[in-house]
Amino acid sequence: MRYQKPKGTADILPKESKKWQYVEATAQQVFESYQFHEIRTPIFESYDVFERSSGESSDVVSKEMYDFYDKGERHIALRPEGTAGVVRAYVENKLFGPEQVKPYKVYYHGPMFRYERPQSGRQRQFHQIGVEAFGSTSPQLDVEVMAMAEQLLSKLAIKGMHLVINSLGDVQTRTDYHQALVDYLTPFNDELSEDSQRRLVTNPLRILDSKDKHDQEIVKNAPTILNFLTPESAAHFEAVQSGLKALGIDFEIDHTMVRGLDYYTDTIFEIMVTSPAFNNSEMTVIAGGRYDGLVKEFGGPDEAGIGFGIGVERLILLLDQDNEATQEQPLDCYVVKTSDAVAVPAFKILQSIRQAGFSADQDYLDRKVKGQFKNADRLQARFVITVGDSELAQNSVPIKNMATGVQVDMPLTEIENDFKSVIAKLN
RNA sequence: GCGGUAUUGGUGAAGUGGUUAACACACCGGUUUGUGGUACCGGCACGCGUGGGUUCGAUCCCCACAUACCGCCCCA
Repeated sequence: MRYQKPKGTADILPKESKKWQYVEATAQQVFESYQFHEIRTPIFESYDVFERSSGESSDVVSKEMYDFYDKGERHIALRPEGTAGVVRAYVENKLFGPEQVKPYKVYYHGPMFRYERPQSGRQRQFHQIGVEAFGSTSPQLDVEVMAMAEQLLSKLAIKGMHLVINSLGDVQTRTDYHQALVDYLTPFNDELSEDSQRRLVTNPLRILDSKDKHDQEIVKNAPTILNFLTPESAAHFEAVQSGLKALGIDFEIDHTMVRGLDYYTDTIFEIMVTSPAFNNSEMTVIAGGRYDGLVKEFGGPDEAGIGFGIGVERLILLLDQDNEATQEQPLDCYVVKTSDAVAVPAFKILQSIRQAGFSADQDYLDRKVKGQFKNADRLQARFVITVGDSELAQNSVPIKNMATGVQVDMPLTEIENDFKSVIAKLN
């Protein structure tokens, strides 16, 4: 085994690729119906773009960035997430300008990179489908984005999903809450797990979803961020909730839900799914939220933003295996050649069928007739045309319905000019 | 960055410090003449992740590295 793919990457082979196409096409369809349009931004950006958006202290920046210096000594990073690049593009292209309709709504899909140790369902190159909407602080927009996420999953026939929301409030909220949380937890310092003792200094919010049982006990009585929301943030969160209710979208509030990135404000949400594909444990498939300071952070106006990202690998694990849309398509017609002498006329027949819009194929390995039929069978060909000298002399070839075994002779002109009606006769 | 387990042909896998690395599936070919899905026959690892070492001799023992899976950290 001389060459192998880089650690943490995967080859998506044709069979699997069908599922990807299905997911991407469905997402496109749903998003477009909400007037979100596709944007394509570079897969790599200046390192600073991500450092700026994620916060210097975040792990994403400090150890997970897939970065390098190019031949021009530029510090480059493969994008670890989609939002930063889109925000950069939004500002750089001045999409905040008055000639644009607000909110400015876009979606994207593609590979993201994280330099980390691969493990259960995590790779160094993974894929996200994401959406972003700029230029409105309306809680209705929060509702729309969440509704759209749910609609996509429903359309993909994903079962067992539920929406979880929380609010991180504005800057004031976070400052106040951060202090309150540290004040509450510090007396328990000795009782906290080793990890959480460290988090108390680096990122106290993370202690809220510690896996340690005793930590969870302590956290149970910790102050909730929802009590620290400023009046504006509280009103926003209220409006989001009533908006969701009005649309009949079920949700639950988890005030311990946090984010690894620094840029989130106010509403954050996740859609979690319980599925046998994840050992019946809960897995987040979609995560998103507001980031009202980010556009300004990138040198644009003080404009709001909201978006979400979908982990495509995870999503694909949830797809119904029997879904027709992801099955391999059977071949319409296979052309069998009885000898090399008929190769040219047979190829012409083949091409005419393809040009009529049907899928068709032939043998390229000089297989015998029997072998060709075997291949036709493997390709699940619906019809097989056998081309031989004698048939050509009569301007007519046998076409066989593989399912019924019935074979009839058809005039060559009819096959080449009206394949559709030919197969209609055989069904 | 840390820890555990694993690595034999296209696939699933058995196997032993020492002649020809089992079996199955798949695939290819054949069972006389140009027609599939069954049956029968035959073929298919000069090689056991890579590189070192121990040994008279290693796929099987030791070390390092790579990769995969699982867990920690962290998580978009």
